[in-house]
Amino acid sequence: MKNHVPTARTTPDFPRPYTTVDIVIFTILDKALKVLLVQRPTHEDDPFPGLWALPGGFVNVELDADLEACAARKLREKTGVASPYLEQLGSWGGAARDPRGWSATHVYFALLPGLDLALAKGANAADVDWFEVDELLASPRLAFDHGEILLAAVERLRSKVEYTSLPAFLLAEPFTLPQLQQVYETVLGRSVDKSGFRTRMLAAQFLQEAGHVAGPSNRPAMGYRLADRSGPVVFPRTFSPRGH
Amino acid sequence: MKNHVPTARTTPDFPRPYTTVDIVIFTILDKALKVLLVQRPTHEDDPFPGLWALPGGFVNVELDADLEACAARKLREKTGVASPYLEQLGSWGGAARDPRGWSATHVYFALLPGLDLALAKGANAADVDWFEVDELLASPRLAFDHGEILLAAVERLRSKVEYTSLPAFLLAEPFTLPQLQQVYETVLGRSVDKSGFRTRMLAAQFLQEAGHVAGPSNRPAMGYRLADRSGPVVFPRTFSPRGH
DNA sequence: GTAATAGTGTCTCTTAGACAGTATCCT
DNA sequence: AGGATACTGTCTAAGAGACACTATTAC
Repeated sequence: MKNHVPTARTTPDFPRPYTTVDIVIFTILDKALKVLLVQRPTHEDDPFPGLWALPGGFVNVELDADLEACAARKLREKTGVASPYLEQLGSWGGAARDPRGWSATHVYFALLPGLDLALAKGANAADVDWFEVDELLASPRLAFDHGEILLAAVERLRSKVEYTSLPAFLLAEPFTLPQLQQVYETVLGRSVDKSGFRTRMLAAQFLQEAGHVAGPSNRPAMGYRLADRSGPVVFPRTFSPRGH
Repeated sequence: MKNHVPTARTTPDFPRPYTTVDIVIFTILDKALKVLLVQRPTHEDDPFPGLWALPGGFVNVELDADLEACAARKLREKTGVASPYLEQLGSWGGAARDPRGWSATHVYFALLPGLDLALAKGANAADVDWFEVDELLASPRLAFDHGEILLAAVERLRSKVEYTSLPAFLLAEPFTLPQLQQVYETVLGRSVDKSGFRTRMLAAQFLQEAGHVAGPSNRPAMGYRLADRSGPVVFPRTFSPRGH
């Protein structure tokens, strides 16, 4: 009943919202969970001038074959990293989130090994930096609805850490079990039992031995690689100190 | 480096992809998991004429405050149901999925009580119908990439059924525990132990007693309502016949 | 040797799964 | 009474959590 003209069928003339892609890039740095942010230009005509925001931007119809390719491109541009763990988080869209008009953003989240930090900072300018997640959540002052998006990303990450091998993607290979445990504890915000942790990880069959590795300790530990980098393994149970 | 004109900052002049919202609407009918599809117009200029597709369409910038409101509106238009369980599934976007050009769709999935079937069919025309999910997955012939989307939705649903109270949203209240178990078994495709099932459900504390109800059986069973319709409860463990 | 971290053994207690048994209703 | 379905009890075995113990290195 809205289409008076036949051509409206083939190429609808609705007003089109902006389409963007944003990425929540996590890493472990100084034993803390950090996220990569970029500073918005200070030009007055820009929305949220000077505020920090998630890296991202408009979909480029010519460059990007699909959404994931667009996310991968933006990630490469900001960090120089080509193939980290990349997962879709969800999408946020509405009339109010961007002062320029109705917009929808497709959000991905990525996990980077802590090592690539130097690489990441070197690749780009001074308007990019790592921020501690806990501090950001305590007092969120991000552009757009990025505070809300960051919260959703952290919740997804923390929740998945309870029952998957996701944290392994935050480490450079080869890594040791104590290192992996350290990452779990950092993300979860609590300590876990060593013995149970080891049994659990080895039982899940996602680690391949890669020879002994001299870590920060005295005794060298067994190094491991991921048997399958395409995604995490799901544990049959959740981590939990005595029931739930 | 691309913005020659200052005004490009405030209102970017990138070509904008189409923005749509699609919904995967599940229900239980005849002890089978079904999904609602609509038939595409047979006009030759339309993409995928005559094929069945997920209900959905373009975001209406004037009508829809945000994506979820848009999904709720489309769901209301197709089924007449106002407030079912509605959850975001993800987004699919790319140059190839719609012959009219680069498009991105935000997909939600909804769970409806089987009862509202008559309502749903009455509310709309003959180009809407329920399809058995298993048959669709066996030979998918849907418009756009909706086959892929449907698969993702079913996987999400089946996976969540293993460790959440989601199936309760597929039943009209009040419902009995045997009815709920029946739904679990239908979605999972296998039978579960009665005793363990009951213990599990009651321990999760999401059911409120609502008096005895005469079901299809001889002995009346206790009826239950959801204590909280805003979302499912997560169980600490997964359903599993002896290990995983 | 000592210190420090890597890795293992063992005990206990919870609880899921299996299945048998009891209760309550209808015809 | 008999049949059908709702609901409960019991047994067993697996596995998580807790913690003490041993092993291997650097100094």
